[in-house]
Amino acid sequence: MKGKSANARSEGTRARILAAAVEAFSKHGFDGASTRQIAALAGENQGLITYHFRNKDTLWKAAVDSLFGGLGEEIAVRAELLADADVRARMRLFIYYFVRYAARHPEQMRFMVHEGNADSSRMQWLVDRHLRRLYTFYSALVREAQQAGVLPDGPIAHLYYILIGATSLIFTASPECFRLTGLDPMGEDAIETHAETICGLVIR
Amino acid sequence: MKGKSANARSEGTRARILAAAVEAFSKHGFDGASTRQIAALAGENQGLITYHFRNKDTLWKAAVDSLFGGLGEEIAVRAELLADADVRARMRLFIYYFVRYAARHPEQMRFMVHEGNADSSRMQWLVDRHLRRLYTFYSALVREAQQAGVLPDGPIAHLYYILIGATSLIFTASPECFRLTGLDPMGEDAIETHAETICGLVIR
DNA sequence: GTCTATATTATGATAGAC
DNA sequence: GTCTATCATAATATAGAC
Repeated sequence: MKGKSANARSEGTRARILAAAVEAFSKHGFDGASTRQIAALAGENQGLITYHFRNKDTLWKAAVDSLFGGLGEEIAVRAELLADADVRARMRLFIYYFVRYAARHPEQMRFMVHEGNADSSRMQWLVDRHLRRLYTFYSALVREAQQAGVLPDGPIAHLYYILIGATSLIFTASPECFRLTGLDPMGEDAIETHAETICGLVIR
Repeated sequence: MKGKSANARSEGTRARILAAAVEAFSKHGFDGASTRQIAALAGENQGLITYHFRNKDTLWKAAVDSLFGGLGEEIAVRAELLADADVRARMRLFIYYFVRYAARHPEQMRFMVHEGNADSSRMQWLVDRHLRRLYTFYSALVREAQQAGVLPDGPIAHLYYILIGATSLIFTASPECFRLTGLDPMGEDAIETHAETICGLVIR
């Protein structure tokens, strides 16, 4: 048994390391991020990473769990709440929700792009553990929306990547966006505008 | 003066190193890619990187030039050729062209995501040297299309990132796409389908 | 649980032979 | 132009004191 205060302190360091890992891995990818850098960012000792997460690979998986876990859960919750609404309203809210999530977690797409380019074990793990659930939920909703004439016909897989890409890139590359266009996409107004623009394009 | 055959051989090694650098930097980012790895991928000696490109930073810029340079040039050429066509046709062709380019050069978006997340000097260099020109051309076309009622109204900057994201992600994460959906987005049919799906969404 | 010290390997860059 | 050898530094991971 662990002592209560030691346990609390331990949870704190673990959480700080995890948050730093999400930031570092998303910015620099698995190879580019170093455990030293992560420890420094977390304000903790490097040795503690080994203690709490065993090695770099396990730390990466824990970081992905903390980032994508919330998305999967919240989507399940929202699906419950909205079960009664009509398809158009649900589709609209799904997009709005997804845009807001992408804005709050721009790291998400970075993980996909970092890992999605090679048939690596990390990519397969990410797909099987987190993306599959999202895609299944999304597919059912889109199919229903298409049958109701709310979304234009088109292959589901293509629409999925169109939607994720359209939703996320502006936030994932937000400093680039600001330098290129003068728009800061992280502002509240910009986030709403982005969601509204996408809805205007895809929902009939 | 350099000897003719030595020069030709030199150009060959330079080109092979450059191609390997594009692949490695896009896969692993600037930090994650190593010069040793790039040399091995090119089938050349590590020392030759220093000889031909001085250091890692210069090699990265040369890699970006070779990747984005073609896009800027070809867009300028196409703009000439299509000057007479009506807006709808030009917009349509622009999207088709962009989708095909993204499919052939999925590395492009990886560079944006790798570098676009921080206000780094590399990101600024990429924007000022390559992205600005593309954005200017795109802005003029979209504004014209909106005035003609071909594109729905909406803020240009948002539409830009929606379009780039929608266009590129499926190819940039193609192994992920295949594992998740069973669709190989790199096939000829899939590329055309992707372009057609996007046109169906944005063009009125 | 936390921290310091260190073994081992990999990195970017350079010097110099050919 | 090409290649080998090497320097200085930074990386992951481990061992062990506290």
